[in-house]
Amino acid sequence: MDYYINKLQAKGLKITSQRQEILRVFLESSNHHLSAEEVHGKITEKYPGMSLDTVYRNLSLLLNLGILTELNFGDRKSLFELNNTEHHHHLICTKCGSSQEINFCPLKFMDSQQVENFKIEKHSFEIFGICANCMK
Amino acid sequence: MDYYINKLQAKGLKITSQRQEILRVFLESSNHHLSAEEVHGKITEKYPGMSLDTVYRNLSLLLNLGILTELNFGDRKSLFELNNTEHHHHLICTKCGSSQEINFCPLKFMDSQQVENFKIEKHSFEIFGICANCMK
DNA sequence: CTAAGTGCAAAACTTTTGCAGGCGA
DNA sequence: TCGCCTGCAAAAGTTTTGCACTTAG
Repeated sequence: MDYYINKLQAKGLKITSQRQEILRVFLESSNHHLSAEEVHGKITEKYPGMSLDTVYRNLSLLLNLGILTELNFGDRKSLFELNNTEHHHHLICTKCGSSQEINFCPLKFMDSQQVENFKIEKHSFEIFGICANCMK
Repeated sequence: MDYYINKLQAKGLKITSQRQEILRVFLESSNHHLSAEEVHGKITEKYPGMSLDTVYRNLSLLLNLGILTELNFGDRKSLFELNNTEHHHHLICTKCGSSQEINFCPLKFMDSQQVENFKIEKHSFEIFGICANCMK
């Protein structure tokens, strides 16, 4: 937590209680990736009164600082996760919505030819299907 | 065109002028992937009067029939393309929005171990960055 | 003729923005 | 104190839905 607070302070940003709550949620959540709505829900459970707008504004801010990463599973809502884990991708169950991390990254297997004259900034790789639980 | 019309008829679906227009747009468009809004725009250019709702309903239908494929570039709007090209992925320019197709597919390089006990249905792999044109 | 399909309007859902007041440093 | 932040409310953008009318087969 202190690490992130320092990062904010280093940029001259204020440590508001709302920002601390958002960081707390990510640090404490067993679920790695959360939507804005979920972050907001987990906070208002304990401390009603925080607005969803503030969650959005701060998720954006933490994203720009590199503290969070944005994911997109194609259901047109963004998911966010703490950028403190090893680079990974996901297996997403289309039945129950759960997801597992996988360490395989396609970029390692691509010829540089394939992406000649293109400066890669980021990439997404997600696999959708039925998880072990739902197959039973 | 006839191929797709047969596919609709085989399911007892009606061949409305709206459906034919949508198929025409995909067959004639130099741009491979189009949003609902773009499809609608291209049609009303020529034949005003078609509603966007109908475009959405029919894109869904063509998707379920396997005639179209859905793409998601993370800007929370869906793109659609005809499912008649070889399987591919994309390089998407974050500056100008253009995209190129690449034939590399990560699934071919994954160990089956990585996805044990998971029934793959589909996957997404998109690379974002700066294209040759925008780098000049 | 009749079920399937369409247009209209309204709503749902996620995300963004303007503004006035509040609070951290 | 001062400027960054927040909450409220409203709006924006994409997609979905209810309903009555139209149309393909």
